[in-house]
Amino acid sequence: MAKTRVRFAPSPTGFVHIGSLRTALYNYLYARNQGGDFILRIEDTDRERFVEGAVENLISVLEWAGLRPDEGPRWGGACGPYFQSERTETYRHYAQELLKKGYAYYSFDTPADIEAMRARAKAAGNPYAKYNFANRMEMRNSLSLPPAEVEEAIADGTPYAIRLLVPEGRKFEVEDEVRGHVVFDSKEVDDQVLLKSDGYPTYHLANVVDDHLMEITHVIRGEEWLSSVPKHLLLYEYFGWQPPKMAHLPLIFNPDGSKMSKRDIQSLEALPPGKVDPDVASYIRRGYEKSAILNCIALLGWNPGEGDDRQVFSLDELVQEFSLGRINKSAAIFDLKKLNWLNKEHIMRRSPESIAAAVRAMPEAEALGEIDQAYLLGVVGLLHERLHFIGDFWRMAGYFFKDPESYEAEALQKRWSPETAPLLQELSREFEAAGVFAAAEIEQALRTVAERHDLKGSLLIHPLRLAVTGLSVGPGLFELMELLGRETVLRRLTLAIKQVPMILGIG
RNA sequence: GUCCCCAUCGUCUAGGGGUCAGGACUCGGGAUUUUCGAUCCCGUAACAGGGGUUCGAAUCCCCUUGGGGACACCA
Repeated sequence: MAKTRVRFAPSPTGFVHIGSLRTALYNYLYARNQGGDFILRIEDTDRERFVEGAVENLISVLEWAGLRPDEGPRWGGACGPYFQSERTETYRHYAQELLKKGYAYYSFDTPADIEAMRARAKAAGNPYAKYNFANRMEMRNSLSLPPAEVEEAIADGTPYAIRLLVPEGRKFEVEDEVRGHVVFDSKEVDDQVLLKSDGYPTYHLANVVDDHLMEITHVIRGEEWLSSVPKHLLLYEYFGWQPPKMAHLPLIFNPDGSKMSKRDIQSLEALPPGKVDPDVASYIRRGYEKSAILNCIALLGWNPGEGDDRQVFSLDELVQEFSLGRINKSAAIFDLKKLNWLNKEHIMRRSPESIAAAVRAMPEAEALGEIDQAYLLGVVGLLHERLHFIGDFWRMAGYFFKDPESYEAEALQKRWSPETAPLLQELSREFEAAGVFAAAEIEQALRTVAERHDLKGSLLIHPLRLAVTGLSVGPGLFELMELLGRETVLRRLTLAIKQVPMILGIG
């Protein structure tokens, strides 16, 4: 059996759409699962839509995601070039072959001619006229014109396109891997332009020719392509080629059911109601874990099946479990809440070392100078489970590296009374006297002082947290103090005992 | 308009003739805790509608409705 070969074939129109990333992911997963090849091919045959830097952007997103192609523009391969714009000779050759076999014909119609034809049809009550067997003999093409006139036009350099000759009364049947049996009637497909008058091929020709030449075995792409399957099937038939297997993926929509559009979004933080950002780069910038994004979109239209309730998957696990047969037919809505939850789950599964490394790479770390690795790992240990984004780390970790410069005003009002300072003073002496400055001993010291004054522990704990961290919330207080160390804690207590009453204007 | 695709909790989904229709996210409640978070319990919530087929339909068939896609010398 032939080696499985799949391709991701985007057109570089600027940004990478979430749906596009999922198509790439499914192709990648299938290739890896089957031990096959994953090919990247750039479909840049529309020079009017060329966007500067789009290819670079695309490749960088793929690399970021870890979906590394086996063949492609950056990676080379036996079937290159992988830019369709560099393969125009090939397409011309195959268009000629079709012409020779009588499966395609020259079309000299100008855009105005076609517009006029459609306008006539519209007036006659057909709003979406096709260029096909019903009217092709009324148009200007090599079927309707006398041979001499055709030759003359070509010799003159009259612009022409090459169109596919679609027969009347044919049925086209596909066995789609996700949709099952689908039938089309040839009266629904028009004499598609294969080669444009600028010499570039249309998607349909280039796609079929390349998929064949690149020995693609499975075409996995969005549902928007389902209705052009008959054209492709006809082309394979005309060329005498074996068509690949097809899998048309369900679409992904906004929460309000609309199409995901870049136009709706200004920033990820200010999403219009019911909308979601389609640009993968936005999520990367926001600091989402790549594994969480991949996990999230993988689940949009696929699941591991009965008896497997797992929601959290690494890329490797997805590769392990993936199959075309478990792809859903119905469109899915992108759910940011679930992405957020998955993001946290993926952070939880990261090792403290990898988080420490990520956190060291951030600019805030640089400002702190030398950071002791064991100490950093200690901080990560305390903060790990409360991180929603790795990027939140330094906002939460400040007091582990610097004495508080201020205290949360509201919490101070609530937790600090005139009796607090003397109590903390007493606590401070207790800490000084303690043998080991570890969580259990710290708590023991605190409970001792509380009992001595017949107070609830919380009456000491809250102001103590404020004094030591400046904040009202955070990890377990005793653990945090142990990590900070006795010296730092005593210093901060002294500082707070002096400053807080001044701030509050008491004592 | 024509053709094609789709239809289970708000969302992602399992289940494909006999299930109390299961899980996850969200939301609500509780437990725990020095706080936040995490965790653990508990709860709310669905087979779009109508016809068939069948002893029996969420499941198979048909229709309706709703949603989506395609109908370019764009991909």
